[in-house]
Amino acid sequence: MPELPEVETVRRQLEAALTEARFLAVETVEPSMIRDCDADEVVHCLPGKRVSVLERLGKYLIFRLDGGAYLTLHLGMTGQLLVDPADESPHTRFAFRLGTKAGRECVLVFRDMRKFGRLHLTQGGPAPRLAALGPDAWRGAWDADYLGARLGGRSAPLKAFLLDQRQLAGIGNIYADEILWWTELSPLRPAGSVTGAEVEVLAGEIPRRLGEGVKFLGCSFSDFVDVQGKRGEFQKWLRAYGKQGQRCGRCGDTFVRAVVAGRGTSFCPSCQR
DNA sequence: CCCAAGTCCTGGTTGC
DNA sequence: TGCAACCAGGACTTGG
Repeated sequence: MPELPEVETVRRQLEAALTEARFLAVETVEPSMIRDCDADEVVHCLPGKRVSVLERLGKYLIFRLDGGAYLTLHLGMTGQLLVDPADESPHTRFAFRLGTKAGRECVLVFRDMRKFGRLHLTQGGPAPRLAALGPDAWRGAWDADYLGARLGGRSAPLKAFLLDQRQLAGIGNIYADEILWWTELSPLRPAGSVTGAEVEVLAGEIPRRLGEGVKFLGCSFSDFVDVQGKRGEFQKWLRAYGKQGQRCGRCGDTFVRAVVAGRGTSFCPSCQR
């Protein structure tokens, strides 16, 4: 699942490959995955536009284009962005031909088995729904005071809070389980029950775990690959996600599985309180 | 048939 | 009572 570190890995690679590249042609579109405009606009408005900046907010990739246009992409659950893929795929949803700064042509392919991914083409700013997102969980301007204020008074489970993109943007199911293990907090704790000292720990561990994910080029637990089709390394460093039935690396007790916020959740019932 | 899961949407509940 | 905030759960999607 592409979460913040996976999207950042892709962003960095695309930034190197596509900054100042120009869209030449749209070769494939999947209309059902388009929002804020229709397929005709993507086909007709994108060619000729040059990529000026590649940004990221949470799990969203933002291509800032010439003339105030923005291309916003979300990889959903199984989305992949590949540059000049060697193989064919039945799950290619979008394909764009670009001319790079170096004068070469390349193809940017958006594959997505599940079609949970989204493409938005807008004018004057990125996709409107980004306005509802909280600050970037890794690099955003937020601190323990912000976190404590947002946690306060909530009865929903702490894990549901971490997954709520309106609070902090970028945490998904894998990193939520990892952050909770490292903080020794139970995913089931009511968000509002987290104490001041625990908020401080959480505020440190959130960017730390996401930063580890970025350092190891993302987590390829299942589908994630980078723009060259290579897997990340972070899955080797997982301590909690997917570990139900296995022993906790800290206390030796057995991880249990629960469903929290509709998501499979693995945690140590002894040391996560 | 169930499971995986990110986001949107809906409908019900809570609390001021 | 009214209203907004909050919260749970379903829909979407397709391959294992």
